[in-house]
Amino acid sequence: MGQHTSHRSSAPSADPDESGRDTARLNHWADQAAARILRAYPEQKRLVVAAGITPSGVVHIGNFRELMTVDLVARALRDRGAEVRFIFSWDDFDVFRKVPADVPRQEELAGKLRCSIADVFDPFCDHASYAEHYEMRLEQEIVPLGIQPEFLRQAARYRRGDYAEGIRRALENAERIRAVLDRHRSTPLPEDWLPLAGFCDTCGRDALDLEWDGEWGVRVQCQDCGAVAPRDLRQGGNLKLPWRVDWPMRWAYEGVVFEPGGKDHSTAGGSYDTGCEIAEAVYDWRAPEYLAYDFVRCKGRGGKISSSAGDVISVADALEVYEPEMLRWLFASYRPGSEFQISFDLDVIKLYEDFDRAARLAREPDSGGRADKKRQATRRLMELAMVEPGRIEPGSALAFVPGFRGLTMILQVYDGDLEQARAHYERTGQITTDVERERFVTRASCAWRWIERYAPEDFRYRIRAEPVSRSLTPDQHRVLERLVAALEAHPEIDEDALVPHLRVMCEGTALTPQEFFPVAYDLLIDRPKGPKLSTLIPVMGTARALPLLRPSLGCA
RNA sequence: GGGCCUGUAGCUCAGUUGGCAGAGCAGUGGACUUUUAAUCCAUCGGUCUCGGGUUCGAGCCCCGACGGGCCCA
Repeated sequence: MGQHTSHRSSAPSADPDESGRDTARLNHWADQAAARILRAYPEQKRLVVAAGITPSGVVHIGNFRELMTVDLVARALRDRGAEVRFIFSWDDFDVFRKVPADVPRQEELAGKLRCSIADVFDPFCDHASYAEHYEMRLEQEIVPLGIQPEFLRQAARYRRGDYAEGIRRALENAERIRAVLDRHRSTPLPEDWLPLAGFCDTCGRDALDLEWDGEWGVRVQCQDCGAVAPRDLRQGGNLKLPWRVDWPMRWAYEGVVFEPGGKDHSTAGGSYDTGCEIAEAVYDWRAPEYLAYDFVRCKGRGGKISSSAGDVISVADALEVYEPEMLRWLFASYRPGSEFQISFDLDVIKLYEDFDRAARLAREPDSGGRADKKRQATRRLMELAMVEPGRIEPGSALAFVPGFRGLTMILQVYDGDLEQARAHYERTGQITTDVERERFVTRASCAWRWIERYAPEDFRYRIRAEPVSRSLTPDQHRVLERLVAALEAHPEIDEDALVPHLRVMCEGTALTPQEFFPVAYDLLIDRPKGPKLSTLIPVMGTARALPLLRPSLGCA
């Protein structure tokens, strides 16, 4: 359940969508996909939606779009009252084709090429296999995002014999499948082609000669090591279907009604296309509703220009800078079919500002005017962005969270100390509740990491370690003198008390405060601009500020 | 060679079944008179890539061209 008072259970309680009254607010692309699915399967009680990824390396933010797309559609289906099972397939019975550039033990790994990634050792030594390493990593990374699929490991399922029927059915229909595939190939498959693949029981590699006895038996001979083994499909083991047959077989096995796919699968004659035909011709199953999604690109992570493989952005990388809700919001904002960039540069600030504005807009009551459409769209988008499924009530209060830009300034005043920074906002009376305290920590962590790793140089500042002495104009000297005097008279001065001093300190001179501030910033932080002096000085303390301000008075 | 996606304000993008082209940022102007890189308000900005077609009516549908991204081969 949501912690925010404004969040409620997502069940559309009194008014299920048959009446059509409540569905008007379901205006997001995920809602449209959900409506399409419900139209296609009006009789189905429980809807199975599926995602799948091959863990052949770090699951990057582009792969993550698969997962996020299904999560959003699953939520949209539930919001229409559907019962949904969200399965996530780890396609870890795939071949280890390439050693990524950024993993240790390169040579040893190269020796395991052509084996199943479920059988390759974990070069990081903390999991049972290469595949599992990356699987566990992602499974943990998505916890903060509220994505909770049922994870299925395909290697284990094949080996257990779960798909024996499915494999046999494919073998019995080998001719038909070959015809489907050949229609989309330029070089036809050989006449004795079998829809069967696997790995050698002895050496683990995938180059096999296979003979099927027409029932459950398969004779396996390894082209590499020569090992020969008789197999019974019912007992599972190292046999599987090739991808283009595997996919539709599993649609039928699980009863999948929706699954998205990346561009590579979505092209005409691609695996979704042939999968549709095979599902119907062989497995008597209507192919699931589909949504193609485009790539996610990355912006603003320069400097780390290593080899292509070492430069991937993981979900965890994104979560270092983006709050979970913001990451959901980003992926929900863009239509799946369009490519977008995930940014780590100055765009981050703008995105946080956009997000905060959207959060406010979503809670505004409708006015009956033209802006309602925008408000309703924003409201629905923000609902889908929430980590806990919930509903946003117009007019409900929004928990305070500091703006990202200002926060980066405050955090630097406190050298990244979150506790002290939070105490600052508590003193000003902006943070009052536990929810706000929690939100603060989430955002402040992101802001501080952004400052440390990604912020451009002129965004950062540091309080001078050594004082400098500047020659000042007579007016500048007088103003500085007054400022120093005020600070000396009130060593424990706070923000509210300092403001009046700053306002009057220029009286009787030709300077305005705006003209004087650069002098103070120069002395304190070696920059022409900075966070409000009224904040900066009390926070750094007069004991630290005065030694930096005084020397310039001495040499006037 | 075949195919998929995409093209809307300077930038990032919305735009539901065809029905008066929209937001945010940036820009400009203003207010707050606490003050920077804080907050708020107003305003400017368009041949919807181009050419045809269907329609009372096209950003949206159809055909073609061009630009960009990608896949299969």
